[in-house]
Amino acid sequence: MSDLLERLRGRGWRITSQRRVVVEVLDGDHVHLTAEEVHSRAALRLPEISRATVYNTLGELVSLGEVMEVCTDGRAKRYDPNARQPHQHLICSECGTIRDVHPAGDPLGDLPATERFGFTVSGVEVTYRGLCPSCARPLG
Amino acid sequence: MSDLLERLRGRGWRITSQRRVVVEVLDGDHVHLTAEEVHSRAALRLPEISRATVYNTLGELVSLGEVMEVCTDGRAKRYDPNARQPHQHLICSECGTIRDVHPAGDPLGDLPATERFGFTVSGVEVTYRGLCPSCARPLG
DNA sequence: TTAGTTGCAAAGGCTTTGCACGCGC
DNA sequence: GCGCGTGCAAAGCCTTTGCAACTAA
Repeated sequence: MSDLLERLRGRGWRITSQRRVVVEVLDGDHVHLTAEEVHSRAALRLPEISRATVYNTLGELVSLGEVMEVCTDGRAKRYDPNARQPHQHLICSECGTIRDVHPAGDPLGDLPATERFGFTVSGVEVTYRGLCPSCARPLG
Repeated sequence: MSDLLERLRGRGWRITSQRRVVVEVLDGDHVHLTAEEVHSRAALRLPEISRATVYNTLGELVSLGEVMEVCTDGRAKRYDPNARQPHQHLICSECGTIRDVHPAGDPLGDLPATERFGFTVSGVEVTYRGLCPSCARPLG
């Protein structure tokens, strides 16, 4: 993840303690935090960090292609640091847990030219829905 | 679409003018309106219809499986009346246009058991991103 | 009749904005 | 020192809620 900070510096980012902490909070696999969650975790290390800065930083990471926005059913967007590796999501309809899963093939290839209607197709998002093992297990 | 009203009546829905108008506004292919858009179009025919009623009605149509919620990048959810026929979406990153497209195969089959992590997988959403013909065309 | 629906207005959650101060380079 | 980045607080957008009045069946 320090690779990420280096890349960002190379792109002209000014490295501040706030940005460093946000990037650190996002580190890891299967991380899909809301902006609010990023803020509260960042605040553990940097108590005065503001929500506005967290939103700004997340927005910049997204437009630089370093982080992906994930729209689940819920209200708040989630932020996925695993943007540089193609993957898909498996979401539990009951508890909202999100797991990264990896494609068997290239889903882009599944859209035949006759179904492209002249669009230049550049990406695809795939979200599987179901029940996680805990939620599928009968109660009691 | 009157089929839909009949089905709803059969499920115990009380048919009011507000619900009828919302259902009529949603009729058609490639319809992906926001709640606000549904409200303003409904208000053309029924000026006193309230936003709350539109939200209630859309929510009920979604939980009955007659309409699908679509989360695009933007803030507001969109409502797709084409819920009973499996399909996917092709979205223009520039202007936000959404088209329905139809799968070549069954995308559910693309997730091997080894990538299911014990989840009971019941559905999948596929969203292609790209540029529509108008937005891909160079300016001037 | 009467339980389900509606409209209104207020509240709520998430996100963006404006501006003065602070700090990386 | 310059200019970008930050914090604060207010505003904004989208959606939900509480409740009295209304109406389809």
